[in-house]
Amino acid sequence: MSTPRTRRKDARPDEIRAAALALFAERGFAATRLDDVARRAGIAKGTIYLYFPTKEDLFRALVRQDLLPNLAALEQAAAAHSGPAPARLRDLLATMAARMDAPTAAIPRLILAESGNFPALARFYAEEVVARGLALLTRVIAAGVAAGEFRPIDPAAVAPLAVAPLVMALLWRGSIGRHVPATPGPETLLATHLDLLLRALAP
Amino acid sequence: MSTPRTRRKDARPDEIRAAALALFAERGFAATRLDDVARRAGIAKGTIYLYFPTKEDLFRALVRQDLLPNLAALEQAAAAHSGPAPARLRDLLATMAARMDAPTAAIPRLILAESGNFPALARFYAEEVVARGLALLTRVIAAGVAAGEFRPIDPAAVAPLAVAPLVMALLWRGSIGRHVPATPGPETLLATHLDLLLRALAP
Amino acid sequence: MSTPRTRRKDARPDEIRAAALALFAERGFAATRLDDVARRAGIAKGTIYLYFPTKEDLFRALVRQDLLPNLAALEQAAAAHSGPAPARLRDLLATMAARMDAPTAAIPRLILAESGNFPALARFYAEEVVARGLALLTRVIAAGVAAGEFRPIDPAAVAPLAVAPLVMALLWRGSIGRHVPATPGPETLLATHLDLLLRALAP
Amino acid sequence: MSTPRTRRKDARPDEIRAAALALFAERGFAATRLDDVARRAGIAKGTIYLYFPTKEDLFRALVRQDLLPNLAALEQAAAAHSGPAPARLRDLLATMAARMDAPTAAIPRLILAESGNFPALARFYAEEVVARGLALLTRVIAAGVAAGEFRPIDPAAVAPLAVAPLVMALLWRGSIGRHVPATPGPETLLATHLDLLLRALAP
DNA sequence: CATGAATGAGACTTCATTCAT
DNA sequence: TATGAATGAAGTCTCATTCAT
Repeated sequence: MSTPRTRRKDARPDEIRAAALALFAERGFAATRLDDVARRAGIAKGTIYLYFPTKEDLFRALVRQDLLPNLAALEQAAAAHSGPAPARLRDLLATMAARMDAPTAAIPRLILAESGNFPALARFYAEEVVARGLALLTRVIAAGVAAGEFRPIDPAAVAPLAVAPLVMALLWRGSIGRHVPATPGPETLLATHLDLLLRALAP
Repeated sequence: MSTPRTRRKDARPDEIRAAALALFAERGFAATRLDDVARRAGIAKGTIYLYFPTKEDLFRALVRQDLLPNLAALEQAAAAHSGPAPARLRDLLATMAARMDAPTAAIPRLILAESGNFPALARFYAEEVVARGLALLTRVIAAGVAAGEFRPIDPAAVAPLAVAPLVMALLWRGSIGRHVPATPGPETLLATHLDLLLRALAP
Repeated sequence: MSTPRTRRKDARPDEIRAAALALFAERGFAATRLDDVARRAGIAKGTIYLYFPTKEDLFRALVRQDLLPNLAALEQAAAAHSGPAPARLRDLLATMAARMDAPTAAIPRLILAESGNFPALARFYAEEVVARGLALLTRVIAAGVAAGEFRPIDPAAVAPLAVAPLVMALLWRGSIGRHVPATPGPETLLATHLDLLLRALAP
Repeated sequence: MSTPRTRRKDARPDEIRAAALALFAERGFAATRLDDVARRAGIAKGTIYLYFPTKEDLFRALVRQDLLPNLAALEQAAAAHSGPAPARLRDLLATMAARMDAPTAAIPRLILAESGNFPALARFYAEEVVARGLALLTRVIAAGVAAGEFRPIDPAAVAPLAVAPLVMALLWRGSIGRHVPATPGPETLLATHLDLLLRALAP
């Protein structure tokens, strides 16, 4: 009654996933009631079961469907870039940082929290998201090393260090950071990080 | 009737907290049943309630009592050190990394997961643990800057970057890392991190 | 799956209250399990919570909703009556006595028993039921005094004395009386009571 | 530790019964925890079990031991009296009314409340207390009838009517009356009651 | 005798899931 | 498809009762 009547049936699952994600992000998986998900999605509770057989399946669908597009976009952006490696690295991290307030930013934290109860999901995330993301970074760094723009160093060892501050900021903002006043903000963090990182990698 | 009634009266709360921490770490707060906590602690379910009025209180007690000693130890170790700043920084991070497998290492992840449901705990952690930890690092870096061992740079901006990889490794090992085979291990990570960081800070 | 899901949706709360009243009357509030209430109402335990947030709320709803209609009926009957005061008094008490076996007759006893735990309910009963009931009687007696049918006497002082035997019989029948064989029965009691009362009030 | 050290061991059960009675009177049987009884009696919880095998047994002991002395005293007082029947009746009811604030005054209400769960106690009370009390009154009234001081009437039918207002006041004071402001007080009630009753019985 | 820590059955309450409409 | 009333398994918490000291 509240949502527009021009609701395409196909949008239902998306709306449900979006509602679930918002609530999972706020309270966690277990503390979120399907009743609340339904209310937020503007539908009846039973309707959820027309699209997702189980609360756990809803969570799984959410992770699998809402996460990969993000990464794919990132990969395409990186592939399209053909400048010098330092600039590419800078752009890549900046793009990541820019996504920090998207709803999907809550997913990594949810996986951290629930990996004990969803091992398959943990593996999926490790292989399909983390590994691919690191590979992406690794390629850029390796290219820089090959081009002599970075000093000789193991690119695979550097990649996780390059994202670590972003990951930390991401997790913080969605959790503890919501309950403490200030917090510097990720731009400052990113600027300092790039300053240090590029200097550390300089030949 | 089968197990002895009185064992180590004073140790009870500690045993309960330890059992709860282990299970919370594995499954999360909500998915852990007090029945299981009791069984793991070798006591009856009702006994928990002699020491903790509520499951939530047990969680709170756990966080507050098991976390600060760690940090205090770190602070003392840092205070006792009086070498050159780079060495002190190296030691500090190494000490942190060495604690990564302690049971209490799961607490930060639990707080990330439950901060939405325990805002006071989130604030406590931010102020009593994170702020103090960052202050510790900031002091060491500032000392290095003052002594000309590090180039002029805002120490407070560098501190979070210095711990980020350790935090990330900590979270990873307790969650996703438990479900994927290899993962390099924190020694390599730390070595590369220190290599980069100290080079980035060199005058 | 065995019993029909939807029966008489609107009747549900009434059925639940009726079942609860019967069991509370038999065993008291605390000794009655919601499981039993559900079984007696022919529903599942959880269904109760669709209509009453708490066991205590069920009790409160029961008292408040099932008691006032009784009194209202009494007040209307009294208002409709326009004969001489002695006859009106006789009718009023007879009508009260006739309700002694209704399920709601257990409510006063429950309130006596639980007033310590439900002070608000005690006040509600005192003000909305007892005070109104006594006012009703007082009006009838006062009318008799004014008409010279009764001797001059404080009507408000007589009213409680006029109901006391009925109240006593009511409480007795629902409690101790269920466990001892004979007991005269309220008709005899009422007859003697009216004989004494009307003689005592005669001018 | 708080009670005087000159505590005779024999007083223990009495103290326990007194503590239990006070709490049962306030909250009812079920809502009273033995922990609280112990605390009020100034002893440890386990100690109760040295004297009473069960919470129910404590309740039973309480009723049986604390009630009969009251009645016995009443019977002796009545037997000692040898004046005219109206005066004896007046004294008898006045004596009853005077006991209305004794701790044991709560017992009848408890029996009303719990008779469903303690049928044997209900029978005990009916036979040993109510029946004897009514017999006492009946004898006095019968004597009055025989002496021509009262008009010819069935004494057994009058007896319950003679106590009803006292019983009602007793129950009220211990329950609802605790939660509403004024309430006239039993002296007025008794005065009016005796006025009516003696006039109704006059030859 | 007395204690009070410990027990564990049992009650209330929640909520994922089902199903008649 | 969609609904939402109904279900019942499962979890938290209470408290009468026990027993080693």
